[in-house]
Amino acid sequence: MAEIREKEQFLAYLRGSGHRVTAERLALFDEIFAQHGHIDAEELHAAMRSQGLKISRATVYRNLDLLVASGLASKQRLGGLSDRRFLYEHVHRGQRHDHLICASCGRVVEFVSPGIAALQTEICRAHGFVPTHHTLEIRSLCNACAAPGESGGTQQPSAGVRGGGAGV
Amino acid sequence: MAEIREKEQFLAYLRGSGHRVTAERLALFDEIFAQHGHIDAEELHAAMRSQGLKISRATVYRNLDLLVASGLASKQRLGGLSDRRFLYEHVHRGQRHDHLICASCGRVVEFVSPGIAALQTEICRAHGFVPTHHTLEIRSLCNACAAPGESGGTQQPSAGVRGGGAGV
DNA sequence: GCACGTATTGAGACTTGGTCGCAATAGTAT
DNA sequence: ATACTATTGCGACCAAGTCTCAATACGTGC
Repeated sequence: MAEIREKEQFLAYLRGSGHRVTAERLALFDEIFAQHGHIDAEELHAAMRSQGLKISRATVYRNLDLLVASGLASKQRLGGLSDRRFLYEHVHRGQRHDHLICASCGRVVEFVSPGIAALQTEICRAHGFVPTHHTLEIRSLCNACAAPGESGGTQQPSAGVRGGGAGV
Repeated sequence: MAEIREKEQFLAYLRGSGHRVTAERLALFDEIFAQHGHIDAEELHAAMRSQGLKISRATVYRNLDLLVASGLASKQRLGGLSDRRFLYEHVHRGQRHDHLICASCGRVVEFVSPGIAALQTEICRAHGFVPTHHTLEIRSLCNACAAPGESGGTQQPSAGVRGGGAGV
């Protein structure tokens, strides 16, 4: 389990900010780190309950925000069709990536691009923004959805697809 | 009125796709082209009613989607605090820009960056996406919100701020 | 270890943003 | 002008997330 460091970071965050360490918070932490791709609050709640854990919907929502504030999770609406709900994702310290989202089927590919990162910084500076941790997302069409003849078009969003990250 | 061309384009789109040209559609077109920055459906509806126009909420929502489909408006959730609602913006053909959004106060700055545009295309190609009209947004912190001492922090989102677009 | 004060939880009501169903209305082709 | 059917308006509905408030449980001080 590589997330031991992260759990310590979470505990430190809680204590440092005067929050209590509750069973629910720890369970939520465990769950989000057990999950692979992006997951929404409702699914997270369902997953926890199906494991027999007793935790309420409201608590999941509340603590998810706390997890985000601690820097251990990210919260985003990923364009496409699936942007009704916020999606959460655990963050291994500093290891941030950006998202490429199919505007039609909602497929999400993660990528890291030093080139874009550098330009982001420049753009921020040029417009009076402070270059801190950005979030960048590109919405476009995946090949499947762009192909006209194909059964193409709107498919089921399949979150969590990882793109090897050809360092463009 | 520079949007005459656009209106023709809209009419052509409607006719070409078997849609009817209704008073409501034209009024909505006029309204969104009269507006400057980003505006949400609810505000648009209110603006129209306050001008004495009779149009229903549902019709605004329905036709806004049509306007987007015609390519004459864009629909996005702009990160920050204001991403509860979709924001719409009229598009002068091809003149697309990207957004820099303050994650704290929701301030939006528009920018155009050929460099980023080129990288977007590369990244799309590298990951099996078709480089069509992307949408790219960078969420960060504006100077005001990043300044610690200041009255800083969460301010009222002020949509529609235009950034001169230093071609980075 | 125990008691006490307060943050947190759970349950459900509520809010908000957006969609749907259906009868009435109004484009458009003939 | 007529008829055919898309569109409108209305209110009901739905989904995601937040709020309220009594009950619970952290964790500090003893």
